[in-house]
Amino acid sequence: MGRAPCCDKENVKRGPWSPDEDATLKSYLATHGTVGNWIALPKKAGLKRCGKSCRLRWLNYLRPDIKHGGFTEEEDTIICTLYAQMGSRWSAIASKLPGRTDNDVKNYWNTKLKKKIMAGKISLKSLTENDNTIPSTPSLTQSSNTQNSEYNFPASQNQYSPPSPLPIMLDSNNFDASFGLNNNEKDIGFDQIHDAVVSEIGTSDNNIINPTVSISQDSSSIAIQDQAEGDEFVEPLMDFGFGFPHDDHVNDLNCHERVDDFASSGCFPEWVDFSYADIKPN
DNA sequence: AACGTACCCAACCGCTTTTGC
DNA sequence: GGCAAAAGCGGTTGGGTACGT
Repeated sequence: MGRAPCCDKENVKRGPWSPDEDATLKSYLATHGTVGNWIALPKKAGLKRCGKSCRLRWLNYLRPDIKHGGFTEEEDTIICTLYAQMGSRWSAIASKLPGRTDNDVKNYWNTKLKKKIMAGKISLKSLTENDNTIPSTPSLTQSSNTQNSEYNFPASQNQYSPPSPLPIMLDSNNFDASFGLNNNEKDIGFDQIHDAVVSEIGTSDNNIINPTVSISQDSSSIAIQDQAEGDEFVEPLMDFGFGFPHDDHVNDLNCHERVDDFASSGCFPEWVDFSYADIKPN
């Protein structure tokens, strides 16, 4: 038995809001404010809508401070940078963009921004070098002691633990950081990134002794395992999100499994998390 | 002009988190 | 601390529109 529905679905209107409904909701909220019970609001306001629907309509569309229209390049930058750090925490990202809603940002990312990045029009490398464009607020402050400007979240936002520090490739050896795609060759080659010795994989290089590198098909990731002193220290190295491309080719991307190089050299690339880029096989 | 496809975005769904008792 | 209700959130869906054939 599931949870009780939030409203009587038989007797509520669904679908697009009419101008009259908008006006009714706006008028009610102008008089009574948004403080109170959204579930009870429709009845009080005389709307045949679910409370959740009213809330969503207000938050995503009717609020007076909502910014409608296209996103600016600066907003693109902020979204990309924060997405690289937090993943799809749209609400947190939207909070950095005055007038934008989580739904707006999410839709914009899914329909346009992702494609811009894939087309190489936006490089996360340059973004991470210039991410001081992100306004700082008490809830999301820029740390001054890290190269990659991590952000510190209040406890209430800490349920998501992003891979520490950034899931972004920062190597400069001919490797475009726009989600690890070399613009010319569209080639993801581990051999391109092995020089990016990591001091940031949660530990220093010296702490990793006799590591082994494994490819997990289940978790769609590569992990390094520190076998020193019998520790079961496993550090994720790469996470493809959609499954490791064992067949070498995914969407025209050429993926090599040259992980042995890492194991023998004892150095590891920084985090590269393709699940954020959502490069999925069709 | 008609049809098919791709794209955009508002709205919905259902799970998680927060709040109040 | 435990529970239920409300609010928050992110993923998904579906209708409208633009574009290509």
